[in-house]
Amino acid sequence: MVTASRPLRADAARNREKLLAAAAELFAERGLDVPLEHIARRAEVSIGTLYKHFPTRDDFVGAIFPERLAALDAIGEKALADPDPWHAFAGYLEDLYALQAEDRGLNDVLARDLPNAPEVVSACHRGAGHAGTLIERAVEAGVLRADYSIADLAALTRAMAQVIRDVPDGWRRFLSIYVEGLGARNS
Amino acid sequence: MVTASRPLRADAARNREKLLAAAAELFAERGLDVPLEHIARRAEVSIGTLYKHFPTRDDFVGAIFPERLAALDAIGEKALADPDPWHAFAGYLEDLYALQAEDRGLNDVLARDLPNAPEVVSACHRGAGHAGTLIERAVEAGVLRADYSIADLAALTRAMAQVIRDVPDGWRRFLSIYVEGLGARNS
DNA sequence: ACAGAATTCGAGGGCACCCTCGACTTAACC
DNA sequence: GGTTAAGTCGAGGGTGCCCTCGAATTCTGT
Repeated sequence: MVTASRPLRADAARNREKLLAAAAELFAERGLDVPLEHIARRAEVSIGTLYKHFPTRDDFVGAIFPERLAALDAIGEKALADPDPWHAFAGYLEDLYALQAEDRGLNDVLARDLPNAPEVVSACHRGAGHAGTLIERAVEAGVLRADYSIADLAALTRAMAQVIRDVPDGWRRFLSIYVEGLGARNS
Repeated sequence: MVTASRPLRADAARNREKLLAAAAELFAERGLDVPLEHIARRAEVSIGTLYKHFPTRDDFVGAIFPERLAALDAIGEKALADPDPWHAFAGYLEDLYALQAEDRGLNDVLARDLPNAPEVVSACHRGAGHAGTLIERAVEAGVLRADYSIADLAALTRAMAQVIRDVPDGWRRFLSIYVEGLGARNS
């Protein structure tokens, strides 16, 4: 049901783009909670116009993040292509959080009780699928603790979101401890 | 410089107590950000009265949390009394986060860039002192990874705060993974 | 009981954000 | 160029929270 209504008028299309660009910038810089008024201001467009194009914050989210979430698919597939189950899984974590650390908005999207934009929800499910497979593989290979589950990864993701917010450069360190554990190195 | 000014008038003292009780409840239930108006309402006192007694949110924090933070000292000392350096450290973590999980407000206090109440700050420093000693001991005994530092524990604490907020019952699981690492059990 | 000081009250001003709506402007098509 | 639907604008109303201040009340000591 893609209502392909009239094409947008030229000025309207232009404004739409300006809004999208402004929103993308501000989401990335400041997170998902930037006031819509700021977006309008940065786009040099009135608040009324903003609401005309994107009646809801989620409309912005739905318009902006699918593209970013493609990157998530990409790292999922990259990892699935890796024949070493442990390396695949560990690499996936690195890539995932690197992605999150780059974009405050994405960090919010992945941490939060999901935004309502359906495109985003399905992308997250796809991501969870990849991750689930990576976990299974690693468990079966006997290199990942047998009780590890996707729920653990969800918890980790939210925890990482917090770490990234607090200490944008400290997440690798935190992650490596999580992966290796606290015990003195015995390898 | 304890200005021991006039003792409070009877009704004033009563209101002060009601405010404190209300604030303690609401902080614990809803976290540090409850609207001050809610506190006033629950205390059955007007907003003006609230401001008379506690001009600042930090005045509440400073009045309420030192008591709770005593528990922090307690678990620190309990752990220091444990002769097994690993058991002491691991037990400290358990106790610490159990404490945090019980009280949303405390969770906020420990996670947040410190509230400004000086009493609270010093209690945190004391806590950090205990923790530092526990870490050193465990490292020297060769049971804790040699590069572990108080900064790592601070990061963990914020991460745990997030986990506790998201899944109040999931924190033990998350912590045990952090402690043991992801590798298949090889013990 | 009464004066006077201490305390209480809550309306109200400020701010930041949300969202709407009718008057105005402009692109698009003839 | 003129018509008109589409788009833009921004003042303004709503909400929730912060904080203040003068009038009204209530304790306390004599």
